[in-house]
Amino acid sequence: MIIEGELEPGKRIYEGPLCERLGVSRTPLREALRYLASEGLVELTPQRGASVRRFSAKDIQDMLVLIRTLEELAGRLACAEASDEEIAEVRKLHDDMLDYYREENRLDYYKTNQRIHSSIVALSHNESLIQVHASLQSKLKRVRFIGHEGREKWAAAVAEHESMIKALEGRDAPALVSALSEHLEHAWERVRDVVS
Amino acid sequence: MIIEGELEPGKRIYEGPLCERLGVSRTPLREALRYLASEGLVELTPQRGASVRRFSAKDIQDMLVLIRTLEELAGRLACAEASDEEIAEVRKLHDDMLDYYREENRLDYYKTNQRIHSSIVALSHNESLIQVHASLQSKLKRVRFIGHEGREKWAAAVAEHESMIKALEGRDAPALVSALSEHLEHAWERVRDVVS
DNA sequence: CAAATTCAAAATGTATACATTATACGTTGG
DNA sequence: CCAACGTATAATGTATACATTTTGAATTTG
Repeated sequence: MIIEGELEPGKRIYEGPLCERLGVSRTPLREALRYLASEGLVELTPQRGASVRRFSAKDIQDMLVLIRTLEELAGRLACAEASDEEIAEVRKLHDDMLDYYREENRLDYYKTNQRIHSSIVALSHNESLIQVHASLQSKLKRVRFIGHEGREKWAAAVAEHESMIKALEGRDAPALVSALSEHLEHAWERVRDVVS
Repeated sequence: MIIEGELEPGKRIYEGPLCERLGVSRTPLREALRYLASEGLVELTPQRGASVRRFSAKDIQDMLVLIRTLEELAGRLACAEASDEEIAEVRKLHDDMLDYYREENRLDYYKTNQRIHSSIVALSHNESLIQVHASLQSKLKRVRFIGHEGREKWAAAVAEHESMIKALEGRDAPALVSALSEHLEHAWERVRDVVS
């Protein structure tokens, strides 16, 4: 509900009404809110309960800087650690994504895009890295959900993905790192206008 | 209790006894367990409750690889973003740490050491980075708590810290990055024997 | 005697009830 | 008329009670 914008940033989350809507009691809802709080999606204030975390433009830029560094690390590790089968699976995701691109199916394109990034990180075989990346990506989902790009920027993003996959298949770590880095640099440019 | 080893890794955490020991009811305890689970200190299994997360040697190495990358990023950002006052405070912490080193006060040395690393990360002014780093460091606390180093390795660690501070004061990002990197490389060597 | 089964004790998952604290509105005094 | 106070309402924080599931051991059976 937070990611899809049903709960607005900054707004308070009243337990009573939400319980009624979800059909559960307050106990499991509160446990879930605690979880989301540690993930950074909601903010807890003592004696005041939960509210949807509001991200400033700087917050988002900081997250993108961090996720960029994380994916660079993941790229290096992936080139060293990943099996050929795993890389082939990423390639398959990439090909699926290309289909969605040609069909101009933005939603599935977007979802597959996310999965590709997650998959590359998974190839690092570094569990901590995978989890931290997933947590950050979930926070950014809400933003990227909004940030739709124009046709030419979209084409550029696809091209960047193409070089990422090529570099991965060739296990060319420096090339993969720079492709990922460039891609996430552009990601910031794409969302910058939306959030500021 | 987890960090200090009172609760052993792999062991199950029974809510009833722990409630009695802490003097709270199950509700707030369960909320706390959810929180710790998302931090990665506790593992939750459906219909089976919580158990202390067990870290393998690879888990720890992965965390150190990640924290190393995070601190490298933090170092670069710190050189660019930190104010002179902030840097002076880190220097002060460093001097305190040197005192503890000379007194061979390992506990305070260790605590100050952690604070220095956290402080350098804080100088990045990147809130996400700060949080992720803190979360990782709390997981590693338990390990480092055990990993006591010999006298010569200790001296080496202090020397590494000295170059870190010097590089930071000179805002020499490459030097700071390599100092941090080297320091955390050695950190792995120090704990490697303990965990395997 | 071993394996399966059943049943009781205890653990987790959920709901509800109670206590405490914040909030908002109406009242009163200056 | 405005400000400050007090009270009522409603929110969060905590404890307890209930339901379901797991677990372990004793018992039964092949």
